Amino acid sequence: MAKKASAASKGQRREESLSREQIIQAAIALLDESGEEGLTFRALSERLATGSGAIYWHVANKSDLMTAACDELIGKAMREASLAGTPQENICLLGLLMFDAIDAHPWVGSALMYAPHQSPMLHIVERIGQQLKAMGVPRAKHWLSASTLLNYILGVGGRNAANGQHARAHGLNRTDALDAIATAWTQLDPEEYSFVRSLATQLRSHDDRKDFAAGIGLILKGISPN
Amino acid sequence: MAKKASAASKGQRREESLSREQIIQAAIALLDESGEEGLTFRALSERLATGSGAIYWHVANKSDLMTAACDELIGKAMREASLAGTPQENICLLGLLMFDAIDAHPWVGSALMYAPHQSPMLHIVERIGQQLKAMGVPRAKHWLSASTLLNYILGVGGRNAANGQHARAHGLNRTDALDAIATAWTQLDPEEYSFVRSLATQLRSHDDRKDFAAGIGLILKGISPN
DNA sequence: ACCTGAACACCGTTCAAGT
DNA sequence: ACCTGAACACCGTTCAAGT
Repeated sequence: MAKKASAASKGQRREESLSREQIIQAAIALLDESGEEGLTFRALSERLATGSGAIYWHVANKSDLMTAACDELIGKAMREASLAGTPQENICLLGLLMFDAIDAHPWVGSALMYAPHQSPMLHIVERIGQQLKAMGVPRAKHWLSASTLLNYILGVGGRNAANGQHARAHGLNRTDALDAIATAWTQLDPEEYSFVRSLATQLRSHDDRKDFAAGIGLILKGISPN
Repeated sequence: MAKKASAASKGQRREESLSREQIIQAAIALLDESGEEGLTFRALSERLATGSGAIYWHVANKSDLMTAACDELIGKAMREASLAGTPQENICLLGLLMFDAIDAHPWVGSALMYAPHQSPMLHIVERIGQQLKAMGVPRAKHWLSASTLLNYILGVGGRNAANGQHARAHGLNRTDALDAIATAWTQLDPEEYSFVRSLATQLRSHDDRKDFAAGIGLILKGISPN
């Protein structure tokens, strides 16, 4: 009682011991609130009311922590995916689950990028691979098909992460950010950049999520034997 | 003369003034030698025999410098590409030029990733776009086709960068690194990860460059109308 | 077993002061 | 106009010392 009161009066120290799970949840919250650069061991230890060194008892280092936070979201999404449609539809759905996770948590995009063979990525490969088998893709094309899809998803994710970070750093919303880029494109040399210039209007009006799904569709069409 | 002698005797100060170009070249050298984390303003200013603050007169900040270094290599490769084949072949060649640049300078992969709308990327989009037009891709599909290819290239590049960084950090060569991953895959739960496990042997023997080209081919096949 | 928190070895960036 | 280099406000990580 006396102990509790003194802890409460300080308002700082925790009662129960830390757990890896708590640390991961706090890291996710911090990343969501303030992006990749918001996750520091100092901010994290303050939020967890503990010393900065204590975190290292449960987590190897920052990259381990980022990967674990990423896997928490991706692994959950992949496990919970209900695959009721055709294999093609299912792959598209798995991709969109990834897209939505990255869209809601932009830092996931770069965490994925920098942990290309870790557990979050394995969850994705496995689920997609099962659907490729269901599609009847021959064994010899498993590797190519899976890695093409993966590389594409990784690319979109990384770009989303970069866009999110850029927008946050400059305090821009999506429309303003796109507007700035489109304007810059319009001012390019017409001789040298005619194609890029012609994309400016589509840049302003495009829908990232629809484009992502359409890109998956394009790749699936290329994978199919006909 | 007296000035020159004293500078030479110190062996440190430069004679002519710094230029942005010199800084970029030194940055590239540093990045090639010791990776992304090798590029610091302290190391750079030492190499250039100047003060760390001097660099900021020619370069806005670290990210500006990385983008400029990236553009130096990518822009050059894109400008010099001789496009003598069919549009499909040319797109594949452009992609391979990118792949080779990133393979020789892994940091380019992440520089590209974190500057998705900067000048290096514009060079690529423009060249690829011209070939898409030559393929007869209708205007309405320009955006989708270009961004799918770009996202794929970006994904491969980012993964290459991550692999390179991982290998350097752990002092592994390619074979050892792949071996470690393949072994880890083999030890996964057969129930939960049957597909990933089945890829382990292909992981050991695959050829990144060939796979990359094949992936481009897959996407091109999806883009073609037939 | 688990936690503390000062200390270490760094960063990128700024800026008064110099030439 | 261009450069200096100390100073600022941070990092991730370690580790002796505590409980």
